Amino acid sequence: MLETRRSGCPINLSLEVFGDKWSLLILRDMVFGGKRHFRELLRSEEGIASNILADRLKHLVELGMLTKTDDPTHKQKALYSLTEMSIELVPVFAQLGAWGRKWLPVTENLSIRAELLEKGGPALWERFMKELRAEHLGKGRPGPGPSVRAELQAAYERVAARNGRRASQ
Amino acid sequence: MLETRRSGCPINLSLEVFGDKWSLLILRDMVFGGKRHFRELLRSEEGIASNILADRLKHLVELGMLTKTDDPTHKQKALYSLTEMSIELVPVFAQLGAWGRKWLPVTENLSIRAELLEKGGPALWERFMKELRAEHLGKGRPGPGPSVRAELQAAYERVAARNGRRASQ
DNA sequence: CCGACTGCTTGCAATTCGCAAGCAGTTGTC
DNA sequence: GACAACTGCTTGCGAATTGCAAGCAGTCGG
Repeated sequence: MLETRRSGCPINLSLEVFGDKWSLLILRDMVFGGKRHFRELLRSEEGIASNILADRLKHLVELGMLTKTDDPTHKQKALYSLTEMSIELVPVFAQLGAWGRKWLPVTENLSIRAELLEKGGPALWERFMKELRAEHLGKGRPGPGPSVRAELQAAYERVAARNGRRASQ
Repeated sequence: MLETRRSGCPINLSLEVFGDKWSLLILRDMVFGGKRHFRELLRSEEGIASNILADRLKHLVELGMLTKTDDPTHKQKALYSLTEMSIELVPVFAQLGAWGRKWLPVTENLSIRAELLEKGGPALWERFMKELRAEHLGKGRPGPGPSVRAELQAAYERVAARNGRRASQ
């Protein structure tokens, strides 16, 4: 996990940050799943191993993609927060989700969020980012109306119920 | 390189396609560098090893991201072409490049293309994709005026000349 | 006081990576 | 027609990474 800095190309440098099979999934679970604790993240859809999760979290904190603080409600709990750097990945997630939805064998349950994000366009992405800033950085108001994540979650629940919850979370 | 299909989530499935350190760089060199032969791709900015390149090309062909044909001008040359699936990664590249340019220590030489792509917006991306279709799929006309890739390349040349070519290609 | 939960850590085997060298066939040049 | 340069790979091999299972010290709620 040493920083190689193979070249100064933006695509390459981005890949050196999250060009592995797990980092982006962790961020996905934090952004879209609202997960902020180690054990929550451990219960990912894909089943990440605890040593890999610990390693990636450490790495992401070092890179400035996450911050780690004590959870005031529990002396042993660590609270992970997004930073502006990772919040601004929302448009990347949106494009990636749209591409995956079009070309790969996604399940309906797990792609409904990507569909809504795609259809909402940049305006929705901005609303969502604003919410994440309020939640993770304590900056600004989350904006009026129901939260974007709650809407995405509700849509997922509807589809999952209709499909008999063949795929969880 | 076995297909695990850990979950039907579009982000996860996308990562299973190019969630490694090299696949996306190969595609970048084909899309933005116009490279189509093995030995061209071997001379990447980051220095990919020949066995890794061979493995990734094979994998990308199997997944439908590339096609491989004989180059009529040389009996030994293989010609790699983008498919519609990989051409539609252009918006992903654009968002990823924009994010990397903002948050990572990119060099000016290698990020000028990302800057132009970002400023051009979806309209430019569409023009570029149309060109790639004409070039790689033989479908449709490339559209009037100078090619997007030539414009990006020219911008790179200007910056590289001004900077005394401290970083190559 | 006890069982469940907290964020990890440790071993260990299996896979993957990355470097260097090499190889059979093809092409252009003199 | 000899020869060097180039074609897309392949092979070995040591090093790094991954993934699984188990465990651990401290904490919390009942």
